[in-house]
Amino acid sequence: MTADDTAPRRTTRQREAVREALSASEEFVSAQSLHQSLRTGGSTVGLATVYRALAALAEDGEADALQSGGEVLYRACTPTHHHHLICRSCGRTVELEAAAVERWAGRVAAEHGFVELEHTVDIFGLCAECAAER
Amino acid sequence: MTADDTAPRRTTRQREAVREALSASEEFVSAQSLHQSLRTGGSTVGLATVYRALAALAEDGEADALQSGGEVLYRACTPTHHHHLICRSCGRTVELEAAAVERWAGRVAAEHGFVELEHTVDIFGLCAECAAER
DNA sequence: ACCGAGATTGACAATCGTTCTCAACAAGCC
DNA sequence: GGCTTGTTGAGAACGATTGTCAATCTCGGT
Repeated sequence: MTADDTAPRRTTRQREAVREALSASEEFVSAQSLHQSLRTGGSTVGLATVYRALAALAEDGEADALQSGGEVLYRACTPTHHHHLICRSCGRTVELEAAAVERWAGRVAAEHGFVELEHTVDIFGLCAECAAER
Repeated sequence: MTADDTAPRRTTRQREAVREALSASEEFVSAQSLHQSLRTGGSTVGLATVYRALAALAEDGEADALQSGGEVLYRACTPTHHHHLICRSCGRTVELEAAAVERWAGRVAAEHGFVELEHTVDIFGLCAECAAER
């Protein structure tokens, strides 16, 4: 079963459009809002296509996905593994490199005999500016 | 408005039932399945009530909530702050104390001027047993 | 123990994000 | 150019969660 599930991924106008729209966004966006943007921008992509394209992008490591309040948010990302510091109010995002945390995760998991790890480490908060507005 | 939103939380038969059912479960469960269990167990609680009770429990820190595959899972937890190491296959859960990670999170967030932190640190993997079965 | 105010409940409708279906379409390969 | 087959788009379908609202139950006061 580990056979070649050769992903015959074709490059289409729609997929490129989604990729670009995602890169253009500085912060996490939902599939829905990305679809809106594309429509507003003149494209005619379907909602389902946006969902599929985003899922593919995330699978290929070209985008990060995180769940927040019932919906999945996507954001173009650097290919290296990293985590996020996100402002709850304005959405500003900071990518974090956390070798120390990676090591910690690997160590505690190993202590309990776990393998094939995968983890989510996201920090939410209020950025300086948004905090000042309170 | 930051006034005392005194939670006039009344203790009712249903809420207690949910609390018990949750404590009885060793692993993360969805509101839906918990509702099933309760019904099967003879209780007549409504689905909406289970949702409300779980939300209240999570808010009071008596339960941990985490999103997994489109749904929210709950689990009774120790009152101290902690994180989880979860087996993707059998659902086994290990509570982790991670002072080091807490400090790290606080530090990097502070470096970027973030306040009012809140974070999710969950590690998924395969426990020793499940891994052996491959 | 009895009352009354108001929080809580439960059945069902409504919502919302996401996935599925399927005929029409287009990328890549000969 | 033609063929094969992944891809698209519109709308239906779906599943989880939340809202609605009259009936019910808790709890503080008496």
